[in-house]
Amino acid sequence: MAEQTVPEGFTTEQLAYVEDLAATITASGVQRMPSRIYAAILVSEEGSMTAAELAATLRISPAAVSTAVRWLTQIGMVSRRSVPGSRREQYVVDSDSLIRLIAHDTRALQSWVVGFGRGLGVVEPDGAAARRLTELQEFFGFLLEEMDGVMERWYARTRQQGAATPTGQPSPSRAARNR
Amino acid sequence: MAEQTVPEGFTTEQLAYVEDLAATITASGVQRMPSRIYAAILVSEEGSMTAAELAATLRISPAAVSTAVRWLTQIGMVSRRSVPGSRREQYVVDSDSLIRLIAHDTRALQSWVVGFGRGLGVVEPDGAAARRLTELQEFFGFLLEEMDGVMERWYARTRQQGAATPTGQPSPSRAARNR
DNA sequence: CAGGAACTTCACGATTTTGTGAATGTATTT
DNA sequence: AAATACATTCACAAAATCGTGAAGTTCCTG
Repeated sequence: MAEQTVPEGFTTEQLAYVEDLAATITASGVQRMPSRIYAAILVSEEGSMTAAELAATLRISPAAVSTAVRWLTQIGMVSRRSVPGSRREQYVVDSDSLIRLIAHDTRALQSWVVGFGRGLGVVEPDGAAARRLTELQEFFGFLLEEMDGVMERWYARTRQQGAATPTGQPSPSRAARNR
Repeated sequence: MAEQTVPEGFTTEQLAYVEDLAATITASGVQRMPSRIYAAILVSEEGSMTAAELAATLRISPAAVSTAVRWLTQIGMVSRRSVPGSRREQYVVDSDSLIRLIAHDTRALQSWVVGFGRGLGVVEPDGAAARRLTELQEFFGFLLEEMDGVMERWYARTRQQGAATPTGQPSPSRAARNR
C-alpha cells in the first residue's frame, strides 16, 4: 500500500480530497475550475503551485488554468509570485486571503442595501411594500456594520492563540498585494 | 402622465425595478426566475401573488412559475398560503423570511467547516497545509458562533425601533462593539 | 359525479456557459 | 539578437442550463 502519487506529489487520497473540497466551494457559487485550483493550492504543502503543476495535477489545459487564475487573483483568493530564476510564476494561497476577502467583501452587502433603497422610490410611500423594503435595507446595512466587530474579535482571538501555540512558523499575516 | 399599468397593477416603473432588483439577487447566486419572482412579490403592495399573477406580470409560463416557486419555498424565501374560496394558492414574501434564512442558514458555513476538517486527515500532520486548513476551519466555525450574537443584536434593535419609530425610519446606528 | 380550473411534471429546443487547441505575445537565456 | 519557455487570448465545439408547450393530476364547482 505504497502511497500512490501523481506528477506533482499529490497522493490519490489528496487528489480526491481536492475534488471534494472543490465541490464544497463550487456549491457556494464559485465556478468549477477556480474552485479546483484554489483547493489544490490550499492543500499543497507549500501553499503555492505553478501553472504547469496545476495543469498536470488537475488534468486541465493551460488555458483553463490561466482563465481561472485570472479570476482568482482579481477577487483576491490567490496571489501571484514571480519565481526569481525562472519565467514561471507561482500562484499562492494563504489562509488569510480568503478570510480577508470575506471580511472586507462589503460589495455584496452594499449592493443589497442600494438595491432595496432604490425600491423605496417606486412603491407607495408608507405602504406595506415600503415597510418590507426598508426592513430589508436596514438589515443588510446592519450586517455590514456588524462585520467590523466580528472581524475585530477574530483577530483578537488569533493574536491570543498565536502567542499560546508557537508553531515555529513566521506569522502569515503578510500577504502579497496582487497585480 | 397617467401611470402606465400592466395586468396586475404594477406600474412600468415598478416593473423595471423588479427586474433591477432581480438582477441584484441573481448576482448573488440565485437563478433568474426565482429572483424575478421573489422581487415581484416583495414589491407587490400585498406581499403576495398568485401563480397566474406572476405569470402575467413577468410574462413567463406557468411551468416556470411552478418550478421557481418550488425552489423558493424549499429554501424558505417564499411561503405558500391557500386562498379559502379558491383553488388558487398565494405565494407570500415577508421581510422576515429572508432575514431568518440568512440568520439560520448555518448549512453553508457548516459545510465549509466540515470540508476543511476532512482535509486534516489527508495532509501531512503539523505541516503548513494542515495549519492553513485548521485556520480556515476555525474561522468559519467562529463566524458560525458569531452569527447568534449578531442576530440577537438585530432583534434587540428592531424591538427598540419598533417602539420608537413605527414607520421604520432609518436611524443613525452604530456597530455593536461589546461581546 | 361530470366538467373544468389550477398547478405540476416531462421532454424537447434554444440559449448560455465552459474548457480546449491553436495562435500570439513576452520575457529570459544563451 | 535569436531561440526558447511560459503564459495568455481567441474561436469553436461540447456540455450543461433554462424556459416552454403539452400532457397529466388533483381538487373545486355546478
